[in-house]
Amino acid sequence: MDRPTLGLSCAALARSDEGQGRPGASHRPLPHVPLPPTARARYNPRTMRPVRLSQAFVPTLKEAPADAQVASHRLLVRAGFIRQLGAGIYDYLPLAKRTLTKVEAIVRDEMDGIGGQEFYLPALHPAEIWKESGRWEVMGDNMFRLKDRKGGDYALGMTHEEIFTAIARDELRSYRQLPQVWYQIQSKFRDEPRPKSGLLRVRQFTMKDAYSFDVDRAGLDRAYEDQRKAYERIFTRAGLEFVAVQAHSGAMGGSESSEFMVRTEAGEDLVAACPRCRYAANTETATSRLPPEPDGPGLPAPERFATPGVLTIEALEQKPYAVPARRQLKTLVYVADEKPVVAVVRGDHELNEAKLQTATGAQVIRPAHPEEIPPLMGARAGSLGAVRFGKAPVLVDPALADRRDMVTGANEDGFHLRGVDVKRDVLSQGNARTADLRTVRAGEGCPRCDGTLDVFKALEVGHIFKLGTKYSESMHATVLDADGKAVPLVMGSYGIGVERIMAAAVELHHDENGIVWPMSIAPYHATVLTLGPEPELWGAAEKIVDALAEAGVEVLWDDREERAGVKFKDADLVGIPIRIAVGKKGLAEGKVEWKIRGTKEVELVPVADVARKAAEQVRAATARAR
RNA sequence: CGGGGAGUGGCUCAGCCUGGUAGAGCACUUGGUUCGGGACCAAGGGGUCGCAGGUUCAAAUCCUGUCUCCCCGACCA
Repeated sequence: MDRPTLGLSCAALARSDEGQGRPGASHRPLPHVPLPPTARARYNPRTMRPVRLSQAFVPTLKEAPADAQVASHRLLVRAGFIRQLGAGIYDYLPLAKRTLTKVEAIVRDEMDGIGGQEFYLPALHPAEIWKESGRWEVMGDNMFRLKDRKGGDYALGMTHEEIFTAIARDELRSYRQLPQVWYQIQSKFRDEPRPKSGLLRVRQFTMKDAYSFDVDRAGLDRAYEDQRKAYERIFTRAGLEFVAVQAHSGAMGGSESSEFMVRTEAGEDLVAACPRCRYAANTETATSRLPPEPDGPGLPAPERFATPGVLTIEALEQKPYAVPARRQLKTLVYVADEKPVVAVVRGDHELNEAKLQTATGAQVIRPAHPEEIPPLMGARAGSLGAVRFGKAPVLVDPALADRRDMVTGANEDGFHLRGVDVKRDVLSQGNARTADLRTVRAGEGCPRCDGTLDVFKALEVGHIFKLGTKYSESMHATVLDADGKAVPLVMGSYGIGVERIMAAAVELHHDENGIVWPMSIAPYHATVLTLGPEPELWGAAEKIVDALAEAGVEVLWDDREERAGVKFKDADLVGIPIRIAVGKKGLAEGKVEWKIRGTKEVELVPVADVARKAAEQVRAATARAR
């Protein structure tokens, strides 16, 4: 942490902005004062120079761009942090770069803290390495692909399991070299089907991706736990409130994963969480406790009955039939890796495709096209059922396992079956089994305690995976264990979206006037506003700015020839935590106005105390959470 | 990919239906008056109307194609 940068930083400080002074501003080189150790340790010294807003590139906007929907997008554009280059492609302007650099610094500090070693790998990948793991096909259209001048296939990296695994395979030989924790902070490219919401879903972004290599599961468990704790510290230090939830592994594969979620309406995931216990899971994997459904004795065998024109659950609930949705079986046909599969859930339940994918073990699933259904089922959608059905695997949601006297399609247009006993008529078939398929809903029982689940929208800012040997096996990355036997490396992978942390912080911390940055990732710690044209104001402001910089406070001086209102509005918009207003009334008493963004209180502080007070606040707010 | 919407000075938009000289507010430049919550007055600069083709004496406006962006549904940090 303690880098020998003192000489450099003082040289930077001593460089004056001569010739740019306002009327009355007397400019001279700053005295050679050492920085306080905390400030020196935590930040890049070049950021210690005070910056003059009149010379800085901070293009704020009075009006929000028409296409910005979510708060973070609107405010980051308006406050001069970002501009859009294309769909899901953004320019990061100087303010954003400062914030992103701070986020990265926190991430680095915590990764290094658990023994991580930083790499920097290419974003341009030869196709061969992706073909080796099998993901050249799996990634499909989500991967940007290109050809070189010789016609060779390349891809822009979406993630780096393959590349890191290749290094491990080529260089790691013995269990004695393990564990290894490797990471990098680098651009990722994903051809998202639909980029949206500003920075929340983009096609190029910066990811901290880390990978652990161990000889055995126990080692992986330790590495995973280290990462989980590091992630909690990272998000806490970045000023985010978050929940760690059980998650779906998706194309990453592996046995277990946790997502780090920030609760916000701008998020696109749904999290089910129990307020009573610690249970929290993405609805892609969440389960719930349902009240038992009392069923009658039913019929000795399913009975066919005519239902002309009835094609939906709702229609069957109507008068002549009056079958409640919870007594119906909903039968859906999917195609999993090009093979048909039949999924059955309760009529009033919703199939979860992520769960279906997990249950089938398929790489890609999709609903069957309407024309694919009749040849397989013998009927069109609306009359489907899985009773005595032998042509494809049948997956039945456990909520149905003990049900009797149910109604389902007869696989004949215009007919349904009643008196269906799921165990007797569906699960008895060799091709049928139960699998968790349904999406949980708010208000259902917690699977771990007798609490009630809450379901809310959330934004994923990090995701950690226990990969196991998926990549090391496909890419033959082995080491010799203590018995001299070749064993595949046991891997984990751990990702954080850097820009998403910035955007999530804005979603969480803003008001009607603008952003309210957490001190730890604010582009500057303090901003000094000079209110009025009087030369004595400029002289005093400059002294304050210099004193702040010398105390290790990153300060942005609004020295523009603008009216007070403009400066206040911009200060609120940009959201720098400490606002120091230098006006002639206060100055007459030797005081300036001190205000913390996001609070109402305005305090008068003697000029002589400003730098010390600010430095203390910065230190307190950016202290490492241990 | 399916469905919906939008492309007009840097930004937010009007004009298009009913073809005929391209507009407003903000921003910018200069001068002046102001100066504690997005000032005022005056004078200016700035637009291939997304692109291509077509219809017409004449196209921002009508027609065809195309590109781009945004929003809603299937993916992910």
